[in-house]
Amino acid sequence: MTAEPEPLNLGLLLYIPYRAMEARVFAGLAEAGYSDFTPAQARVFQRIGPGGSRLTDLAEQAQITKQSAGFLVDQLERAGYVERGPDPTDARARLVRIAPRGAAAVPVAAAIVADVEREWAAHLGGHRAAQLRQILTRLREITDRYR
Amino acid sequence: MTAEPEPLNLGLLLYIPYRAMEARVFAGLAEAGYSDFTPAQARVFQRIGPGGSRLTDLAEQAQITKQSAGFLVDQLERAGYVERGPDPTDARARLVRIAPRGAAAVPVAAAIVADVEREWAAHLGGHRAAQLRQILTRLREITDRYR
DNA sequence: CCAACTTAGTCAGATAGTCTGACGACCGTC
DNA sequence: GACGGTCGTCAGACTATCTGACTAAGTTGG
Repeated sequence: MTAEPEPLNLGLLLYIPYRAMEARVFAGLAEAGYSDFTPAQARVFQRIGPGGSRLTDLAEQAQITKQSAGFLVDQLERAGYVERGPDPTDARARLVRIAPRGAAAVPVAAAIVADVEREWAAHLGGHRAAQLRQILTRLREITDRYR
Repeated sequence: MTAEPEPLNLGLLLYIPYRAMEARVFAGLAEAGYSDFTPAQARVFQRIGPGGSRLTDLAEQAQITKQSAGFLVDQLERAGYVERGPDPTDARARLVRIAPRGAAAVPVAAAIVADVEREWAAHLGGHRAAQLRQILTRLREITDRYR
């Protein structure tokens, strides 16, 4: 770090486009009326399974504490993106499910992601864009603890 | 995610290895005695130029406000990683420079980054690792506002 | 069948990192 | 030499996160 002009470290090289993608998605969501949505909330929201998920599972997958997850789910619930219900299989647990307003936001975000990926492919060329995805998928095998 | 099994979005695919790299670097720095060093501080520290940098420049490059940058530089200064001095060319400004303890941490971090990159190259193969760097460097052209 | 352990979630309190807005000091220009 | 812009700080607020202690409910072994 600190000043080499050219051989930038790979961590930073990964971070720069990630940030750009994130910024685009949140800007687009805000424009579409979903402005009360923060990156931290999104990291939890993304992990909610089709039939709902338990708070503890969400916390583990997002690598945050139960307390943090509970706090973020509170906010998402207040904003109408998710709802909580009882878990029929375990009276201690409650299931966090995506609410209608949350479900409506998903395709909006997906469309923005697709747009950005198209832009990147246009700059890199389709071949390199595909290589990038393929290499990152392999890299994930040794860098992702969850799934 | 929300449920697609395979075509994970590129943003997340970039984020996963970035996080892994970051975690490794901070774990290694802590082990080497640099435990009072946070990711947010690092994002500012990385941008300090060889002859020192102005707070305003650091804030802009790191995409945070001057206030946040000032706060983080305060912490870095207290921990002995950086020092502040006057800017001879502008009496309003002060230059943030890397202090000896900060300079000592740089090669430690660089060595960890190099280790992780070697591991990644071993998993991907040297050819793909080189392609990854090359593609990300091109991608940076359209995703990095600063430099 | 109940005591002991485990698991799900909450509450209270603390810390880090960030923001907006207001401000004083200083710069360069006209 | 007064004025508009820049450099950095202060005050106050908010978001996101943590640790530790707690309640309630399920699980298991004697």
